[in-house]
Amino acid sequence: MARAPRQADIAAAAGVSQTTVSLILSGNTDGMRLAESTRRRVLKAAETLGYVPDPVATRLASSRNHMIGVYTFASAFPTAVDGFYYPILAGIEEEAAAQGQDLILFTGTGGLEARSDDKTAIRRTRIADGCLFFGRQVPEEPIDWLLGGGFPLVYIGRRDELSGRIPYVGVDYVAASAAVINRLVAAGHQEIRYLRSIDDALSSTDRERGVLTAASSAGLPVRRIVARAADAEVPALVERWRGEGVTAVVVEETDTGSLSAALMDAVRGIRVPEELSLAVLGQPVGHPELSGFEVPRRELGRQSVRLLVNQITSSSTGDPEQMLLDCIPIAGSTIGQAPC
Amino acid sequence: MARAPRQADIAAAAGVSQTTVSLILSGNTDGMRLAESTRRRVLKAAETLGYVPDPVATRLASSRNHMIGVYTFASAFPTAVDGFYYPILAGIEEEAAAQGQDLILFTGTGGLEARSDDKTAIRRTRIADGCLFFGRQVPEEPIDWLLGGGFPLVYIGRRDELSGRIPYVGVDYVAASAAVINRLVAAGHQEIRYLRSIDDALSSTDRERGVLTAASSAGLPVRRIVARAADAEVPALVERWRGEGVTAVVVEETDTGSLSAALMDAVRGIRVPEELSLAVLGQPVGHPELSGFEVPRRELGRQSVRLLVNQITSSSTGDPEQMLLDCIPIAGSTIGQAPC
DNA sequence: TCAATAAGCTAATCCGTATTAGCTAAGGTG
DNA sequence: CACCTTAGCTAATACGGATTAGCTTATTGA
Repeated sequence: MARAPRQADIAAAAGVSQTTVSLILSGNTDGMRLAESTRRRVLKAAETLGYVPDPVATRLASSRNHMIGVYTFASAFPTAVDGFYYPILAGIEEEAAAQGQDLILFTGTGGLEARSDDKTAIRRTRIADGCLFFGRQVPEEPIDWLLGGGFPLVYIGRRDELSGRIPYVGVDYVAASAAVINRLVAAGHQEIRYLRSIDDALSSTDRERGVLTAASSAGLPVRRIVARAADAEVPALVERWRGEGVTAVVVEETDTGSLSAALMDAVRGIRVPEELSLAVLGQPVGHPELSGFEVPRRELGRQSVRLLVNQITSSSTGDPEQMLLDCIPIAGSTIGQAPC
Repeated sequence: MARAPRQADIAAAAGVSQTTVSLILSGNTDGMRLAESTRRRVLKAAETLGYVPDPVATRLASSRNHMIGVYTFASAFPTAVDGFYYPILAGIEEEAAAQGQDLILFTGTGGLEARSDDKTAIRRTRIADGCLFFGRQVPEEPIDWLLGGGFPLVYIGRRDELSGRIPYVGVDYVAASAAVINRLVAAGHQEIRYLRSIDDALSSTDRERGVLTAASSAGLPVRRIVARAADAEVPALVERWRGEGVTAVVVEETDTGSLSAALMDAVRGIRVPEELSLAVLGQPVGHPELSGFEVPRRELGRQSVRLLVNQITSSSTGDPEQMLLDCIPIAGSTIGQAPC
């Protein structure tokens, strides 16, 4: 047998028209009445021939193929930071499977033409019913183009571009970070420092905002709290802070985890939390003892799929759906009472 | 909301036919001569309108869409064994990107209808230009159906079903396992035991074959070498072996890693390698000290994509391509000279 | 008995691109 | 001048399924 059977083949076998086959197989008896005997005859013929609908044709004709795209701007499986992205992907897959959707990973143009040619590359996502986007930058022009065309999409991570019209599922870093500061304040800490990355991603500025808000409403001197530093500068910074009477250090956890690792190196000789309290805005892999919070990555993947499928099926052109997920506080054992 | 421009729109704008637009945009001047002025006019109109070819229609018309499927009989991102599959997926993605192919993860039917309905589910893979398969069992009927239809596919892992007609990229467990035994023999070990899983996957029997071949050609008593055991039976087994004067234990590494973990637990009180040498046919994550070999997982992913793309582009209906990859020996520090 | 209904089905068309077959007009040949 | 090229383009159709607008028959109502 050369070709896969089509509806036309079933029609011929059952002695009906292709239209009838389509109606019966898609279950679309919307106003149409078909004899039970015909239905059975067609279904049997379909079974015998081993018919499977061609998803491409289905999509072309009906603009639905139960596939959702995942567009990643870089690699979908980054080796260096796999611990970070893997749970998100796992969550996406889990929910997609639950919703009966296949996944298309758009990685194709990464090697041959530069992915920088986003304008064209991104448009390929239209083969799917909708698409998840994933990555730090937002190439506004093509995203705007997709949105304008009514194409369902959801960003993973909070996005403020395009005047807030981008649907997303993000993480409430502001609240989670504020909670960490509040905990330190409750433990009596007054001299707190926050160590953040040099990079200006939204997830970084959100954490900073949470830190500053909580600090100022606790009446702490906000001026000196925040420090930006590269990994190499961390030891000297800690040294200085010790001299200034700092009793607690909070560090941002980034996707590579290098900053928190550098801090943990720098405090090696110091007793934690007796001499110095430590907290991480995030959770370094393999360090459950660190106080901080857990980013709900798996949930992030799951919810983004839900939101997307919602968009696809509801087809209401209403307001963009955006949602923030709460982090889970991690008590840990590196926050203690402030000394003296 | 304006609809995405089609070739017909360009045709109207440039005052030519849709055929001409298609010819010019696809660069398919195969035997066709078109005036340079027309070409420029059409290209300009396409640019102005922001035309992007519809991949769905392209695929429907031409049976090529630069997408390769990945069909995993279970979850593509299994949580329990992520260390095992992740590198393979990463390799697949890497090579797919390099080859300009997008990836379709077929996970869709996992939740709603049981994936056990493989016959139908597998056929969905035909939306892609070809598909990678991934998993222990081979559902022969649908795979045969795909092969018969000339659909390009590659299995990850050695497959002997369907009289060897299944293209695959596998791992040469036989040679790698034999090498481990040879190393033990060279270190003077005579009383060796091989602990394997109860399961009868090809990767298990291959390892056993390598062990037995090497043992018999080294003149070892082959009869008592192999032991099948569940995790819970391992401690008792090790106890008995110690009484029998066994000097080296080799254990199979499976995807869950539970058997090797059980063995490592059971030998906790024994000095390794002074009293007992240990080797693993594979490499447990986080245990670089264990002697054994590394399964080239990333390479497995990469090569499978190459083989598949080869099949897709060559279109020669010749013999199925099958290949075995070599493992990388890991010296480790758990093999020592045989005592006494 | 004639028209009005309704049940059961089909012809035709669309989705957007690729491809084949062929048409037209200009130029060259005998 | 009839005939052939050939360059340059187009009409028609395929791809496989969804959908709209009917078209037959039998059945019912008046």
